[in-house]
Amino acid sequence: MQRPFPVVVGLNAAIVAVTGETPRVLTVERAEHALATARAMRRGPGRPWPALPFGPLDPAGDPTLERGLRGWVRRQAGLELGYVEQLYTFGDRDRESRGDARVLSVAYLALVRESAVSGAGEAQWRDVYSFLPWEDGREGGAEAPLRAIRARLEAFVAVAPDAAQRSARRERVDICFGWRGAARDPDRVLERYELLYEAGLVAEAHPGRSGPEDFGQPMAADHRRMLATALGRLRGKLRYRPVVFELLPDTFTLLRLQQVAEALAGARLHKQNFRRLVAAAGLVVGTGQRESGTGGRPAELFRFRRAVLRERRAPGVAAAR
Amino acid sequence: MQRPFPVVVGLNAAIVAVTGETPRVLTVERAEHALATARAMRRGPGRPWPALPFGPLDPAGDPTLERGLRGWVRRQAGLELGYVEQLYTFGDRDRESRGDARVLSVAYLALVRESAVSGAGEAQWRDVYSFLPWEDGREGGAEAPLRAIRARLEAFVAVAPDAAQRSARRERVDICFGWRGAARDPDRVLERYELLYEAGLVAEAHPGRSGPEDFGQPMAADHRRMLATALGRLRGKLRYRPVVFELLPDTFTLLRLQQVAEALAGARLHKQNFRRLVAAAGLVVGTGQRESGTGGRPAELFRFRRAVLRERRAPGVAAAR
DNA sequence: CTCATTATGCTCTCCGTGAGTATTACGCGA
DNA sequence: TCGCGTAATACTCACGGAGAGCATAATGAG
Repeated sequence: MQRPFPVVVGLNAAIVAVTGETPRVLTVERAEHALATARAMRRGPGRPWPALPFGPLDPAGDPTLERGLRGWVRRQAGLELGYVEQLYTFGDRDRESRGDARVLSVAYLALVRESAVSGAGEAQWRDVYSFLPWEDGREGGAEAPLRAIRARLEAFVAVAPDAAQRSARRERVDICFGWRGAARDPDRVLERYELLYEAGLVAEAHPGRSGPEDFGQPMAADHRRMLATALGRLRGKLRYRPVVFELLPDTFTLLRLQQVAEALAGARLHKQNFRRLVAAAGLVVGTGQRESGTGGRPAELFRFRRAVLRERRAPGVAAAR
Repeated sequence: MQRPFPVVVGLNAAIVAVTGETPRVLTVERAEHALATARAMRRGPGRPWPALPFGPLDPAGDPTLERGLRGWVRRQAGLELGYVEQLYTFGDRDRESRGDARVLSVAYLALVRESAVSGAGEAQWRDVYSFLPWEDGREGGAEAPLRAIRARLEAFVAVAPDAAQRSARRERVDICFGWRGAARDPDRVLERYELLYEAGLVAEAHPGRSGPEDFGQPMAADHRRMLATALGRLRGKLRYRPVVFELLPDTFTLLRLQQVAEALAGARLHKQNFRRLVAAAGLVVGTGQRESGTGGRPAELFRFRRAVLRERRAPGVAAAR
């Protein structure tokens, strides 16, 4: 049975690296592809909104979705992806304004090491938290946006049509952001973004008008939703799979390891406990070599200990707070 | 840019319920749809292999993938789905033997209550562990298959072309199944199935020949892979989201709650600790009512306590062993 | 009335986690 | 060369959750 309405499949990638203490994501300025849409091309006052790199699936050529993804990332950005994980398939009808085809986007999370962050052609590495500023709870950088968000969300609760919906919104707001005594879950990045979207507090939610106060740098189409999905998944996975090491060079100091974990978790971790945890879990082995010139006592260089995969069911790193 | 090669999108569902102490999945005998493939129709000696229910996405009609799924499940099986969660998108080229189109399948996990298990039209509720017998570690039911699997996998390790690949296979086998001192992770259902597939120990891996000893009831196409994905995800989610209650009626005894958790985890849990954990986490509240006629002291009926969503970041149930 | 069966209460021991204090080893500038 | 800033590393301590066991209460069946 031939469909009258064709389906086009896009492969999107949130390609993440950590440089210094900031998590970065690879973005492109222009949507050059067949998948480019009016929305993806949308401009703010000045520049077009950045987009996650994406390319179309070649239904006849690409043997697997993942190999299709790796292929065009290699060709376009000259980047060889290491760790790749499928995130989610986005298929809402109104998410792309193409009248002539249904667009499905399969979003992936990819991790690359800091060393690969340099020449990426026209692509740019941007701070993940410039798109999701409320997610970085390290230096109180999220406090100002969170105060403002709270005020706006209070209003969102207040304008609910009836009491039942009001209390439902209240619950949702509190649980998402951990307000009024609720426990804040750092992994619920997507839920928070979607709440802001529904409350009209991100620019993507009202593409025509410019909102009075929108939070975070917008992205093309629903790419910021994908980025939120990626960050949430990454934070969760950090805890039970040794994915941090995909972002680190072969040898590293414990401080560096902690910095990368903190950058992704968006929170400061207790130093001594972090080290004890990492050591006790057998995640790393010392190399005997030391790093110098950091302005303090030289740190030992460590290396990921693969044998931990045998010993632990869930070898992760972000448990220590 | 119009693709020369059309893409067809299928929506698959692993619809899971727990009756008594067995987890069940809804299966259909025949692939009646446009998506039906030679492989899906494949027969063993007698009947065709059961399949997960699936239906095509209507690219022009269905506003979202999930609503498309709910729609055809309602129409075909007369079943109104409650909890639905996207699992994974399968898109390998060779997974469906259609020469005229590329088939993408978006697989979903859906949970329904025991009460809904009855009239499902031509569909049948089958024991999940009949497809994945090595995953049920409750009454030693998995012991016999696991012994046999172990012997076959030892051979798989031995026939590796060189020493490096041999030790890589050895590592993988040990980690997957928790052998030779490795820690067995109950959530890695998919990894175990895929290992068996690669080792040629499931019928789907060699559709022509009939294997000397294949493990578990096969399913059409790659549906058993989807089921493994579903079970793994469900086991993981049990631990940090209150999904068990999607499978239970409004009120239930603690024994019933534990049985459902055990059925999905495929393991026995310590009774007193389970109850203490559930109580301490504030997951349930007593109703004051009691159940009788069970042949012992009557148990109190409990109800899910929604307020736990505020209080706990990760309210789950399967921590107690 | 007794026994099998199930629910439920209580205890006790580890160990992981959160948090703090103290000590060691560098580079650098006065 | 001495002192100070910076960072790494070593210990200690309290607390709560998880694992395991024993004891007791409330039913129905015979």
